[in-house]
Amino acid sequence: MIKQQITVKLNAIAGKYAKEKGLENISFTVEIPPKNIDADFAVNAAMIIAKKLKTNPQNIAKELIEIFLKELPDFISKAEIAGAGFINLRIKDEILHKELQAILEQKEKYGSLASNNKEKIMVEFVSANPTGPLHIGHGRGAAIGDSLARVLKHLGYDVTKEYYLNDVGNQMLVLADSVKAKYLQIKDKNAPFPQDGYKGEYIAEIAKRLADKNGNINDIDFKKEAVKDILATIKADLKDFAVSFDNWFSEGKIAFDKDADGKTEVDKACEYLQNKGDAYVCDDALWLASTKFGDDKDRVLRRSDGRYTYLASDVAYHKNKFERGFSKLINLWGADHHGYVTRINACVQMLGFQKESLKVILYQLVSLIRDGKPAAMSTRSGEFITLKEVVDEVGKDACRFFFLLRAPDSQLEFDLDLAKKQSSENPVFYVQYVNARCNSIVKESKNEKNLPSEIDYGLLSTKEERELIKQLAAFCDTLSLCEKTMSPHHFTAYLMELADAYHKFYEKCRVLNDDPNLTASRLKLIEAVMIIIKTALALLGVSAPEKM
RNA sequence: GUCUCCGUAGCUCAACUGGAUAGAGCAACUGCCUUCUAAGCAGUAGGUUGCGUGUUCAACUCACGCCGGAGACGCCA
Repeated sequence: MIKQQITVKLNAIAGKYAKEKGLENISFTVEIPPKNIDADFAVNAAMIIAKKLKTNPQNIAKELIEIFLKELPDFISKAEIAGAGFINLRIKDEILHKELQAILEQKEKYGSLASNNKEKIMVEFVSANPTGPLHIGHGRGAAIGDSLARVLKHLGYDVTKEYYLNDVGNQMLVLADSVKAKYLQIKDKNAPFPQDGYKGEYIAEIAKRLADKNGNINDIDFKKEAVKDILATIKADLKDFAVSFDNWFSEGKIAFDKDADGKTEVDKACEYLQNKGDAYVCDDALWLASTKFGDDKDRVLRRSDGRYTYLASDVAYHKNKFERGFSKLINLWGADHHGYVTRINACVQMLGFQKESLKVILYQLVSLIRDGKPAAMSTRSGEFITLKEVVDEVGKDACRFFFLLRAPDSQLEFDLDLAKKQSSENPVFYVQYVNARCNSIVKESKNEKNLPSEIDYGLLSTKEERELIKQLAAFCDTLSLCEKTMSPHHFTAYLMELADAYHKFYEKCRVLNDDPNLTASRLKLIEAVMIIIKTALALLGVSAPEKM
């Protein structure tokens, strides 16, 4: 929280200064200087003001430094000009120690903002068709969506995680036919199999389960049975990946369930758009006038034969989400859906909501490499690599960390051979090792006697200790960065930096030492490290083992 | 053809959304375990940030144009 605090303070002071010079409404940024520079924070105020006044930043900086030191004597211990006109600041140790105590008091709540809790946010992700097990690409969406939801929840928002179940439509019929064909093949090897049917191993397994029951084929609802089995598999795989959902929303609910007038939600959504003039009939089909909102052509909602398209369901589904009181919708889609973004944005605006209330996060697809060659990943071919397979092989923690190491819009090359042998060289262990080392010290400290109950935080003053505390406080900056960019991946980088600061501290500063006062205060620092490591790892869905 | 994303160290990726000498992990090399876990630390080496032009005090970041890679554009789901 330190950076936010100082940003506000410096902006107020420099803003007042700028106003006296006749400049209104300008804001300054506070940054963390490069590692080789001995300062805690840097402000660009002098450069901004000097530019507007067309004068030398050095003179402005000199004046600002004087004002900063005078106005914030409890905060700043040193301020100097550097580089092109940055003002580098060193903050007082007391500020760091206060922040450390805040972490120790607030524990895993550190960084939470109660002021956010009125806003209801929905994160919809995975939403894979129940036609087969989740593959590795779904895993990426699952990791990003789940962690983003955890981050937003930590920030205090009222977050709901939802899985949209496309259990309606042609692919469900294909699924049912595929299982039925396999079922028949059990008795007659030469029974025909649909050309575009699903060929995965799991289809045969479902068929076998049904055949084992020895029932009458006419009594079997193949679609229902297949979806039931596949869904159970999906849920189990997600559970093993530490992903859970608050709600599973069935497309059938909006496509089939009828109200008193015999209308489905899809019917009503389309009528609503048609009455508003945002949908029209042409060639017997119902079209969405999405060109009004930037789409390059209008899209079909209802085909000339009366069947709705996928888009119609989506309109109704998003309408339904808003009607449930969510003020912000976040959708995680694979990049192959990007053509859909414009039209769904158009829908949101036609439904009368702000464009900003829907945020579609596209994550680039995962390309699999095996034996140095690209591996196919088709649900149809049955040759795809499942999420389960990879999780079983490399472990949940490494797998999630790996997916969250990169920004969503960066393509991810997943080398199966590398991932499978990654075990000890994976960065996740570097981070988890911090917690293990801390635990070990805490355990050992139980033998220490004569530790004072009064803690003197002022004893934490070495370079390593300062860096470590600063890194702990940067937890808050990382949270807000994730919120601003709508991506949780910054936490992996944050954790690696924190681990780095910790391991350096560990080498230089012995916790259990001859001085009881110093030992006691360092134990407090360790306690704070464990709080932050555990909390940050939890945001990524990664565990923090006590022993390694 | 139109659109989206990507191009940064040998490999996989960061870079706090325009800031200072572009950083991590892995791989390579050199040191460090009689004291809290060596899954660690210290150090060496590795770069014209795909190419070019422009905007700016300042560009990996923004704009435009090329080159290369991935993907999307159906009355499919």
